[in-house]
Amino acid sequence: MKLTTRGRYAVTAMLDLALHQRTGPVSLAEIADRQGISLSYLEQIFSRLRRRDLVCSTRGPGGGYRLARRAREISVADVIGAVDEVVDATRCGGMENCQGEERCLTHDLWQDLSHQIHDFLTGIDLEQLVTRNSVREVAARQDAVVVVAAPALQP
Amino acid sequence: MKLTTRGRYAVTAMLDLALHQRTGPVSLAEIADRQGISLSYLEQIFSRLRRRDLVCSTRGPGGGYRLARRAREISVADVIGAVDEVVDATRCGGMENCQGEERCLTHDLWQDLSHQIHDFLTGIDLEQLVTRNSVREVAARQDAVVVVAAPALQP
DNA sequence: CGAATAGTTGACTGCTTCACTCAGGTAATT
DNA sequence: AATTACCTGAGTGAAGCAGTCAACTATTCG
Repeated sequence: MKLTTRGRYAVTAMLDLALHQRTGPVSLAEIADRQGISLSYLEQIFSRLRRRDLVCSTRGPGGGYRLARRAREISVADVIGAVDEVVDATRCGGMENCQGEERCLTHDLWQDLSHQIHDFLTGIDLEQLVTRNSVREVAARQDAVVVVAAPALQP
Repeated sequence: MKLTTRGRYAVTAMLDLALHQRTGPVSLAEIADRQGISLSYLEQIFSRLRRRDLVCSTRGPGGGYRLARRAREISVADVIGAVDEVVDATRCGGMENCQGEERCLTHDLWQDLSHQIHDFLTGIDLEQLVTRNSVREVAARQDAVVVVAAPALQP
């Protein structure tokens, strides 16, 4: 089915970006901290997001990532598609060679399911997610933790 | 995401059963032949289908499997659930411990997706599949091959 | 300038799980 | 008794995921 931790991480990270980019570029280290994702793994993921022009980056101190388009114009399907290959439920990947050279008995069923999933994920963009209550709550909790942790750097 | 070849095979085999059980129990060897699935693998799959009371069996010569309920009363979700564990898109499997002990930022999104998929698969039963044109066509092709192959046994 | 920050890339690895096989059963029919 | 067919568990190769490591390059700031 191809919906992996990598895909979920990517969406989570993009959402974090959408939530925090107002104050300038967001570094991967911040995202890694807030979302509990390995920094190295995030780098790998953002490399793919960048290739698909979903994010753009600035290097050096104070640098980081930014969404390449408005949150409204990035769907969840875009993000997952960038890091996980196509979300597809058929075995043949849309080809019709599931049984020998022909379609298998259930080819159409899996194709319908694929469309169902794709439509659902295409219909949700980052902006919609940002305004969700469930997201706002979790985001507030995460930001609170950061505020508490920051002063600890200067004992 | 948990939608594997095993799940697809299971649905295909159950559909084959629904299509052919009118003339008595269907042996796994027949299904294996018609659908191009390994016999040993089918045995493993049907062991699970049996535990969930989706099929019943008769042993000995002329034996085989039969649907335990009417085709109308078996959904695709039932079949996949029997062999592939739950179809679930969240990482935590419905628990809310995706980030430490708390929900992660995108928990609700994956839960919604899970429901979407589950509803779709629950809404389709074997009877509906049997009457689909795309299924009838493939089934006709497969049965034709068997008819041609049979006389070859007596040269 | 040079030191620190932060992105960029590629190679590498442990581990899980899937897909499938094999061997050795038991039960029912002819 | 021989055959058919279900039944079960152990075992295995390959693939791919999740994540690490190391060695870059580019940019900013003091």
